Amino acid sequence: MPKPRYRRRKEDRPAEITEAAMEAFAEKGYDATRVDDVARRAGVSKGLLYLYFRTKEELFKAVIRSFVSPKVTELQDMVQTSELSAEAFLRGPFLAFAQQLPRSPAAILVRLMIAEGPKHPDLTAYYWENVASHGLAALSQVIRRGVANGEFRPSALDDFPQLLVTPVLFSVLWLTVFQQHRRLDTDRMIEAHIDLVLRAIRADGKDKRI
Amino acid sequence: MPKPRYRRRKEDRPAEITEAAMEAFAEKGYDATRVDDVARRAGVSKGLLYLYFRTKEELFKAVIRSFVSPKVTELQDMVQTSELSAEAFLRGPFLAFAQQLPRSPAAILVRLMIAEGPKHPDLTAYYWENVASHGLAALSQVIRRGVANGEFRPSALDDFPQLLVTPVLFSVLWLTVFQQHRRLDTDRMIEAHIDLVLRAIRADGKDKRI
Amino acid sequence: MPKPRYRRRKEDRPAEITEAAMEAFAEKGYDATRVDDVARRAGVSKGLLYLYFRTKEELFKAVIRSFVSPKVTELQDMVQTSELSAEAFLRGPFLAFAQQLPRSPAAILVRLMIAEGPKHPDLTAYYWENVASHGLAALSQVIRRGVANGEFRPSALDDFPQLLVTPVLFSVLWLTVFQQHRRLDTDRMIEAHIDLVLRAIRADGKDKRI
Amino acid sequence: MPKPRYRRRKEDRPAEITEAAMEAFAEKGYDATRVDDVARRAGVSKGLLYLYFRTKEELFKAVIRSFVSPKVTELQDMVQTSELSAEAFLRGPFLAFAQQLPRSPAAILVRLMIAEGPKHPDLTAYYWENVASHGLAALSQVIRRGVANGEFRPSALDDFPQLLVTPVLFSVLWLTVFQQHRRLDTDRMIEAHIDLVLRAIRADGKDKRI
DNA sequence: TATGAATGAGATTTCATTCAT
DNA sequence: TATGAATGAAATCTCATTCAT
Repeated sequence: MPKPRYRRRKEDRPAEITEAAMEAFAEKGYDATRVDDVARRAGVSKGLLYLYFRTKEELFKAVIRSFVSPKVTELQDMVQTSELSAEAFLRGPFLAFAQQLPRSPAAILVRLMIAEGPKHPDLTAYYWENVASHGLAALSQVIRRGVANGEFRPSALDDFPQLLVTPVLFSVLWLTVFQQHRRLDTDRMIEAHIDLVLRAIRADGKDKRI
Repeated sequence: MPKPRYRRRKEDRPAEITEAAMEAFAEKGYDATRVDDVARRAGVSKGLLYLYFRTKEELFKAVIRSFVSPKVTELQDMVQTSELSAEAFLRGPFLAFAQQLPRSPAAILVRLMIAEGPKHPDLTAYYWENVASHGLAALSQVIRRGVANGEFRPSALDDFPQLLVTPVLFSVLWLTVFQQHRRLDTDRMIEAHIDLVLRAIRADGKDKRI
Repeated sequence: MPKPRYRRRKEDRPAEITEAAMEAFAEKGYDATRVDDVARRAGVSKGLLYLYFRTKEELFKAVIRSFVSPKVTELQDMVQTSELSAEAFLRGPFLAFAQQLPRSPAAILVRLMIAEGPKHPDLTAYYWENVASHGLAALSQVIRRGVANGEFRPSALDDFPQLLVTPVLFSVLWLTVFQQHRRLDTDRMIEAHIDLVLRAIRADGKDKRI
Repeated sequence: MPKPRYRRRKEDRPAEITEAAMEAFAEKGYDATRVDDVARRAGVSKGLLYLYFRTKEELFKAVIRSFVSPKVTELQDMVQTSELSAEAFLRGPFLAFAQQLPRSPAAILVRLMIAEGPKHPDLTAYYWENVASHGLAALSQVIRRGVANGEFRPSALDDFPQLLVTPVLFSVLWLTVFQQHRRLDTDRMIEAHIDLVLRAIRADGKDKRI
C-alpha cells in the first residue's frame, strides 16, 4: 500500500507542522533543531514548511503562540470564574494547574525561552505582552482577593506574586536536567510550597513579626 | 587591530581561554558563540585553542567546571563554619549569598545548563555530581540543624530543601528574559521568600495547623 | 487581494501572459523574474501558465518573439514604401524610428538578449534569422539606393550598414546603466550621429549642415 | 603524484579566484554562475572563497574592479602622454585601443554591466565614478585638443564624445550574440567609423581619404 | 480547463576543525 | 608551540515544476 506522496490538506498543515516543530524544539533546542527534521516529522517537504512559515524564527514563534497562550488563558479563566475562597482556590484548582504545568508542552517552551530569549528580543516582547504579564496579573488578583476578604494579612507576597510559581519553574528545570540523577516528586514539592506560603500569610496566624 | 586582551603567560593560557569563553558564552549562548571569537578574545590563535581543548564542547565543559564549582564550595564552607542559629544563618549569610547569585557569572552558566544541558548528558552528570548534589546537601544540613535544635518544626521543607532556592533560579530567568519589560527587585523578592518560609516553619509560631 | 489585471478571455490568454512576462522581465531580468510573479501579473494561476508555456524558457522566447518582430517589420515597411531621397529618408522617418527605439519595450528586450543570449543559442538564432538580418538588410537597401542614385559616394558604410545604428544600442545601454549619473540626450546624440555620417558620405562633398 | 590538497598561498588567492570568477561570469552571467563553480575553477574550496569575498556580490564587484579599471587608466595615459595631432592620435593609438577592446576581458564585463547593472546600483555607481566618467573625459579631451589647434571644426561631437566609441560597444554585442550567424570584422568596422567621423569634422573640409 | 498546495533539487553561506608552515 | 589559511559538511531558504483536486 504505497502512501500517497501528495496530500492536499491546507487546513491541517499549520497545526501538523507546529506540533512537529514543538517536539523537535523540545528535544534539541532552537539552534540545534533542523528545519529538515521538523519537515520530516510533519511528513511534509521542506518547501511546504516554508510556504506556511516564512523563516525558522517565524515557526518558533508560532509554536510559542499555539502552545503557551492557551495555558495562560486557562489560568485567567480559572481565576475569574472561581467562587472559592482564595485559600481554597490556591490549594485546589491553582495547585492542580501548577502541578501539571512542568509536564506540559508549555513547560518545554519555558526552557526554550530561557535559552533562546536573549537572541530573539521581539519574541520575548511578545511573550511578555501576551503570556507572562497576564499570568502575573492573574496571580496578583488572587492574592488581592484573599487580602480583601480578610483571609490573608498584607505581606510581601502582594508585591511579589511571582513567589507563588517559583517552584513550577524550578520543577521544569529539574525535570529536564537532573531528574535522571535524582528523582524529585514535583507534585509534592509544589504542594508543599503552596502550603508553606499559605501558612505564612494566613490572617489568623498569631505570627506577626516585622 | 584589536590588542589581545590577555598577556602571554604560558601557564595561564587555559584559564585565559576559559575566561574568554565564559564571556562569549554568556553573551551569545553556546551555539551562537564562534570558536573564532573566543580565540580572539583570549588573544590566542584558533589553532592554539584547539591544542588545549579538543572540541568546542570540551571547552564548554571546562568553562562550566571552572566557574560553578567555586560557588558551591563557598556555600558548603559557609554552612560548615557558621556558628549562627539556623534562622540567623538563613537571614544573614545565606540570604546575601542567594541575592548575589543571579547576577554572578555562575548564574549565566545556569542559563546555559538549562539551554544546553539536554544535549550534553555527561555534563549534566558532572554538574549533578560535583555541584548540585553538594548544594542540596548543604541546604539540607541547615534545615536539619534548625529542626534538631528546636528552631524549626518538622515540615515539608525537610524533604524539599530546594524550596529555599527556587526564587534564585526564578530571578536568573527574570533578569535574562523579562527585566527590560518589567523591572523586578530580585534582592527583595529573595528576602521576602526566605521570610515567608521561615515564618511557616518556625517552631514557636502559634500557627499549628497541619 | 489584488485584482487580476486582465479580464478573462480565453483566446487572448497567451498574449496576456506574454505581456505580463514582458513587464516582469523588463523590470527584473530573466533569472530574477519569478514565474509566480508573472502569473499574478497576468491574473492567472501558475498551473494555467504552464499549460500555455512548457517552461520558463519557452515563455521567455515567446516574449522576445512577440515584441521584437513587429519593430523590424515596421522598419522594412518604411524602407520599402518611402519615396524620399536616401538622405531625406535617413534624416526623417529613419531618424524618428531610431530615436524612439531606446525607450520602447523592444529596447528592453535587446538588453535581455545581451544578458541571456549566450545561454539560449536557439533564441539568438531565431533572433538573427527573423529580426537582425532583416534589419540589416533594410539598412543596406537604403544605403545602396543612395549610392545608386548618386547621393552617396561609395564608402565603408556599404560594408558596414551597422554603423547607422550603433548609437541606438549605445543609448539603450546608457539609459539603463548611466542615465541616473549623467543625463544623456539620446535623441540629439542619435541625430548628431546621422548628421556626421551623412556629411562623410555625401557625394557632392559640400557641407549642407542645417 | 597526489596533488596536495592543501596549498598555502595567501598572496595569490584573491587574484586566482577573481580570474576564475571572471571566466565563469563571462560564460554564464551573474545569476547563473554558481559560487561552487567559481571555487572549483580556482582550485579552491567554497569556504576559502568566502574567506576572501564576503558574498557573491562582493566577488562580482572585485572582478569588475580588477579587470576594467586598468583599461581606462591605459586610455587616460595614452591621451595624456601622446604628442601626436588629434587626428593622428585617433587613427593610430586610439584606433588600436578601440579595436582590441571588444576581445578583451573588459568587454565581457561591459556585457555583465548591461545585464546586471539595474540590480546592483552601487556597482553601477562605482563603475560610473571610476571607469566610465574618466573614459568620457579622456575622449572629450582629445576632441577639444583637435578643435583648439584647428584640426577639427566645432561639431556635435564636442557635446557627444560618446559617438567615438559606439561601434566598440556594438562590436562587443555582435561578437557575443551574432558572430556565429554572421561574421563581422569589427576591426575594420571600428576603423571605418573613425574614418567617417574624422571626415565629417575635419576643419579643412577637403577629403583626405587614404 | 483551472487551481495552488506540494515537491525536491539546488543555491548561498557558515563554521568547527585540520594541518602545512 | 603557534599560526591562520584552508577544508567540507551541513544549514537555511528559494523556486521551477508537478499534480491531486
